[in-house]
This record gives sequence, C-alpha cells and structure tokens, in this order.
Amino acid sequence: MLNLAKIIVDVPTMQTNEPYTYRIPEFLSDQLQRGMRVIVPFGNGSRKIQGIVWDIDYAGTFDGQLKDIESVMDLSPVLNSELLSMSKWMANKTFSFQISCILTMLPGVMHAKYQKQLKLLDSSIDNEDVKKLFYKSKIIDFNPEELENDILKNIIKLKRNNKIEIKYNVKNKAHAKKILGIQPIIKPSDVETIFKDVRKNAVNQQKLLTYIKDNPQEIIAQRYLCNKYNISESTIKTAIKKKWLIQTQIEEYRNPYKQKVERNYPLKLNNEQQSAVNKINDPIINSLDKVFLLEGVTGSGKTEVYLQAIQKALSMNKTALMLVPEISLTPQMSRRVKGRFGDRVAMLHSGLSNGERYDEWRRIERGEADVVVGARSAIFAPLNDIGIIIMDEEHDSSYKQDETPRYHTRDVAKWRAKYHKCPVVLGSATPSLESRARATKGLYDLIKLPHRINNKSLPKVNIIDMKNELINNGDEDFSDELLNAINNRISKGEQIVLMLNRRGYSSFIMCRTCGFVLKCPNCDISLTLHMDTKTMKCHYCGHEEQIPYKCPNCNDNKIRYYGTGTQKVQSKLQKLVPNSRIIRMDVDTTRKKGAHERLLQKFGQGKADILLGTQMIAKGLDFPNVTLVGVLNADTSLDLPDFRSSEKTFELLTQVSGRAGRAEKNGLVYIQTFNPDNYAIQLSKNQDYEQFYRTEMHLRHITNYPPYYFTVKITSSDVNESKAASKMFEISKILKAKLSNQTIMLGPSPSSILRIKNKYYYQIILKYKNEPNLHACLEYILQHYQKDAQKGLYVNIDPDPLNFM
DNA sequence: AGCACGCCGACT
DNA sequence: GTCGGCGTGCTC
Repeated sequence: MLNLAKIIVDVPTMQTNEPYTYRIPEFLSDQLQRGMRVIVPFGNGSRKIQGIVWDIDYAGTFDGQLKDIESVMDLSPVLNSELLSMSKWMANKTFSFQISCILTMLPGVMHAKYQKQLKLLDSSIDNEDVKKLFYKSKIIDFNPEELENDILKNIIKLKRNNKIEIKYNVKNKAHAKKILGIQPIIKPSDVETIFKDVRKNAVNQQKLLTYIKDNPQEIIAQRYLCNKYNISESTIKTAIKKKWLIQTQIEEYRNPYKQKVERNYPLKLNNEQQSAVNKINDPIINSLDKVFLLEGVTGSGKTEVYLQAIQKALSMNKTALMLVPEISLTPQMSRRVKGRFGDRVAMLHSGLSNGERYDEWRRIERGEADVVVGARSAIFAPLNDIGIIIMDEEHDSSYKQDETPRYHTRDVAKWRAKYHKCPVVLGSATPSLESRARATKGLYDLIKLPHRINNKSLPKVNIIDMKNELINNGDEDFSDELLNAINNRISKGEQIVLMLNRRGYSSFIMCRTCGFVLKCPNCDISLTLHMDTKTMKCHYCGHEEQIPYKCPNCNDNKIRYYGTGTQKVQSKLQKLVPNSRIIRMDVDTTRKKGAHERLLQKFGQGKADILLGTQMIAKGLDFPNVTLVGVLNADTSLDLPDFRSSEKTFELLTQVSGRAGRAEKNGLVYIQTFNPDNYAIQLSKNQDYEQFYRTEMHLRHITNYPPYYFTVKITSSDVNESKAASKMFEISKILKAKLSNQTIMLGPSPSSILRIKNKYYYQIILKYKNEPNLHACLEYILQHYQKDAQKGLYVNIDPDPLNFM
C-alpha cells in the first residue's frame, strides 16, 4: 500500500506518544515526504493539529477508521532522517514525548500556533451576550480563557444546537521575509526601439533601459536597483505601466550582523597546540567517531585549536558545529569565527529574533552555511556531513536543558558524532568530573594544554581569610589588601574584574527585635533588597513589594540589611575609591537585548576601570588590560546544599582567575573567603585541576556520588503540600518493590526549596550502577501518574541531574 | 491538549 | 425527570 503515512501528532501525552496512521490523499501523494510538517484532523469534530511525517508507504496495522492528511505545511522536509531517528532516541533517553523532542529541534516559528474561531451558522440566537460578541461579523476569534463563564456556557449550548460552529486553525508562523523585486520583461533586442520613443530629457528612464538591456530577465531587489542607479520609485512605476518590467516578491534573509567583521587568519600554533590539532584532525580525515577531552588551562589557546580543526573539516568538504555556553557567545567570539570563515558561518544564539533564527536555520538547512556556532540548541542544527563537533567549556551547566526534554548537549553531540563518524572535542580548563573520569577510563582521548600561550605565567593568586579581616578592619566585603590593589591598578590605568556571585543590594532583611525575616509570599525564600527599583524582590518568582520601614511582625523599626549583593558593593566601592568608573554586570543590568554586549564593549574600550559582576563575568572574557581579579566572596557557591558545590566553586574560581594577566602584563588575583583551607579554594590557586580531580573523585567515591554512580531525580509538585508528598511516597514504594537492592534511594524528601511559585516540591534521588529494570520502571511511573497532571500534580523525571536541589 | 461520555447530586 | 459538576478515557 502506498497511500498511508505514519504521523507523529502534536499532542504531548503518553497515549499519543507513537505514530498515528493517516491516509495520504491523491493530491498530496507526489509531494509528501518524511520529515515534513502536515496538518491532520484529530479527535471528534473539526479539530486540526500539526503533525510530523514519520514514515510513508507504510502497510498499516491500525484497524480503525482512517482519516486523510489535510495539507502539507512545507515544500521540503524540515527534519532529515538523522534528526528523525535522533528524536526517538532522545525521547527515550530523557523520558519525554517524541513530539516534544522534535519541537525542540526546530526553530520556534515552526511550532504550530493553534487558533480557534466561532462561526455563526444561525443568526436567530436570542442570547444578548453572545450576540454582542459577534457584533457585525459572522466569524470571530475564540479564546475561552478570555471569556466569562456563563457566556462560555451559552456558546457551548449554541454549539450543541448547531447554531455556532467552532473552527480550528493551525497557523504556520514560519515566514520568509519578502521584499519587492522587479524583473524586466522586454527583450534586449527591443530596447533600442523603445529607447527611441523615450523623451530626451527623461534621463532616469534611459538609465533604466540601459540597465534592462544589460541585465535581461534578471530579478533584482527594487530597493537595490534604485540605490545603485539613483532611480526613483516613480520611474519604476512608469516602467511598469509601460510594461517594461513586472514586480515580484523575492526572499531575503534577515540580517542579524550589523557590523562588518575584519578578516583574520590562522595563528601560528605552539607545539602543544599543533599536536592537539594533529590528533583531532586524524579522525576527521579518517571518518572515525571519537571523543577528545581537551584539558587546557585558561589562556592556553583552545579557541585557535578549535578553529584550525574546523578548517580541516571544511577542507575535507565537511561541515563543523561549535557549541559554546550562551554567556560566552560574546561579540568577541562571533567576530573571531566570522572573521575566519566569513559567510559560511551561521550563528544561533538567544540574541536573535525568531525570524533571524529561522533564517540562520534555513541557511544551514540549504547548505549555504557549513560552520555553525551556537549555544545549547544549536546541537540540533540541520547540518549534513558533519566533520567535527566542538563543545567549548564542556563542564558548563547551561548545556543541560532544565525543562523537558532534559537533554544534555554532550549526549546529543556524541550521538551525532557516531552518526556522522566524526570527532567530538570537549574543551575546558576545568572538565566535568564525569568527562575527566571517562578520559581516565580510556573512553575519551585526553589531550592536555598545560601551558598558557607565549609561556605567559598563570596569575598569582592570594587567598584572604575574611575571618581575620572582619576582626581587623570590620569590613566584610573588602579586605585591605584587595582595596590597596584596586587603588594601585587604577593609578596605573589598568583594569579590574570583581566577582560577587549575588545580585541585588542585600540578600535579606531581618528585624533585630523579633528576628523576623521578610519572605516571599509564593516561595520559601527570603526577599532580596533591590536599591535600583527600591523594592524587595523574589529571585525565583519575580514577586516584588515595598521595602518595609517597620517590622511587619512586631512593628518595631529595627530592621537591618544582611548579606551583600552587587548593588551594595557598587555603591560601597564608589565611596571607597571615588575616582573609579564601575560597570555592574548582573541579571538586572543585562536584561535588555544587547545590554550584555554593550557593557562588555564599553569595558573593552577602557571606558571603565572596574567590571563588577556575578558569575556571568567569569567565562571567556579576554581583555588584555585586566591585571587584577578579585573574588569578593568565594563561599556563595560552596555553601550550596549540593554534591557538586566544590566542583562548582573550583570551576568558578579557576575560570574567573583566568581573566587576569592574559597579555603582556602579569595578573594578580585575590580570593576572599571565610573557608581559606577548603581544598576547592586552595587548589584553584594554582589552577591545579588534576589534584582537584583526584581529591574530589576520592570524596565522590566514598560517598557514592557521580561519576561512580548514575543518578536520576524524580520530582513531584502540587499546590497542596501533602498531595505532592504522598505521591512521592507512593512512587518510592513502587521503586523499592521493583528495583534491586544495589540501587540507593535518597528520599522521598522535600526539595531544598520546598515551595516555589506556590507549588510544593518533593523528590527522590536514585543512585545506581547497573539497573536494567530502571528504564521500564520509570516509564511505568510516568504512565501511571500522567492522569494526575490534569489535576495539577506533576511528576517529573530528570536523568543525570546536574544538581540534587 | 481538547473533547465526549457517564456517573452523581441538586434543582425546576 | 433534567441540568451541570467533574472524573475517565480516547483521539489514526
């Protein structure tokens, strides 16, 4: 049979998580292909939804009544067979629906927009409210959420009596940008004759005719033509009237690159870099899937290694995919890659509008771009013939999606590399323990770059015990040493990076009389004082309220601010070092589009002395004039209740230290802490990753944590605390019964923040080494508890969670 | 997701 | 009896 197709429908439920069979109507039989989006009828009535063609020419086994595919939404497939099979693997791996995986692979504009309309069939309705709704038209948009309850009831009644019909529309948001083009329609040979009839002083028409003679039939953007030949729009209009040319629509890519980039060329590599490139080139040349872990200290020139490996892939007529954490996709980085490979580069990052993203995607899909640079979701770029996949800062937590489907970019990268038989390069100064452990086991090839380029020495790191400082000078934010160093650098005209991993002004306020702490009404978290808006803010749900001047509890006025955030440091620093120019960079100052770039650019141009920010300034910045880095409080990440807190702290301190002394001048780093003897802090002093790795691995080993164990986090959430809790206990019973006793279960227990946005969270952590039954068991749980989702009780499975919080 | 069906209590 | 609330199950 040739007239059937398997469709993955856009209904994310367990029961519909398999292809549905539809008939292919005659008029579509020629054009329908795998991987195209289609519109299909679904359910009773006239409901229509989007679907993806999973298979064609399929001998159906479904024995019910089949329906016809209604229409196709694409001229060519939007998913190739690689991405189609990957979606299936991914759904299985992340315990999510295949349609959810497919949609995360596609640019947002390709997700269908569903719109409902009401059509009046019989105008003799007597309900005044509904009549008013229709006013003068027969068809109106229908948004049940926006309507009052009894109007809605009346509409449903009228629908039952066939006086109103509900129309379902599936809208395609993917539109190519069209601009006005013109095309000459006269023969070049006729131009001479026409030319004679044109008045002598009609200069512009003559110009146009000359153009037509030289470029017969050629379609050109009207705007471009007018500019180039200095012809006005009215001349074109006349030409159309005289039937010299016709107007058409031509497609144009939205251009997100406003600035011109300067061409740059491969740099001379040192021996270490050259040997790294050679090792990576081998599997590119020989089409082998291989994973490299490129462990290079900050400033060791990893980026140049990446670029030259990409060059190799391109020279083999293959494509290249380079992934970077969103935050390090700075204009610096873009310029470097674009400057090297020019128009062959497509960029995918959050700064693009939906349309721009769609256009970059299509350039890749059409083969017009063969180098893709982007953040997490760029791993789904529709490249063919991939020759190399690079993941820079592979330890970065933004590579894991923190909503369903909870995929890790590294896993997808390895899958694609296997498919394309190409190498993956995981690069970092501080690899994740998982990756480093795999390298030790021989699963990955370890390449080390232990030296900075040009044999630049690593910055000198000083650890300052803030317990002493507090006793000596009474300041909990600035030690004398750091302050002196700041003054010294400013007087020399050098720049400073200061990190404080806490935004806002003060982290909480407390009444000194009764001990009351102002908390968020929706979350179990204290409110942070923000001075810019003069409000108390919740960093989890965004709740804002007035700053109380009296204690809401005991009415006393002894309210005090505790804990320092970036805002407070900024104003304090301004007083301590009055002539300094400070740029503050945190979520609050970078919320607007492009703000991130603007601030960095300003700092790079030397228009400020101090860059003060949260962890977002720790990565990838390369400013030659920065000679001093200060970490104001190294303990914030250390205090997190999570098994990865040491790893996070070491990583952050190493990364931020690496910002100092990257050019000729030597770098100096001060790390302020209340735990000066902590190993994560001590070892970051010499960027001693290997020693940190050994110490941390030992701890993970004796405490049974990853990478010695695999983990899964199961979370339940509900507005009712006891419902969330009891569901988790029920699940724990099932798990206990079904899993082997080698698997360790932590919990059920309340999540470390019990309540967020008025929902309570309970969780179970499973730690296991080998549990063949686990997958089926978790699938069973999902299936079993899906019906609760309608009542607002959600059960979530997070495989290999990045944290246990 | 969105819809219908069917069971139950409350009401004309 | 009938209306409408909600729990349940199905959609090729």
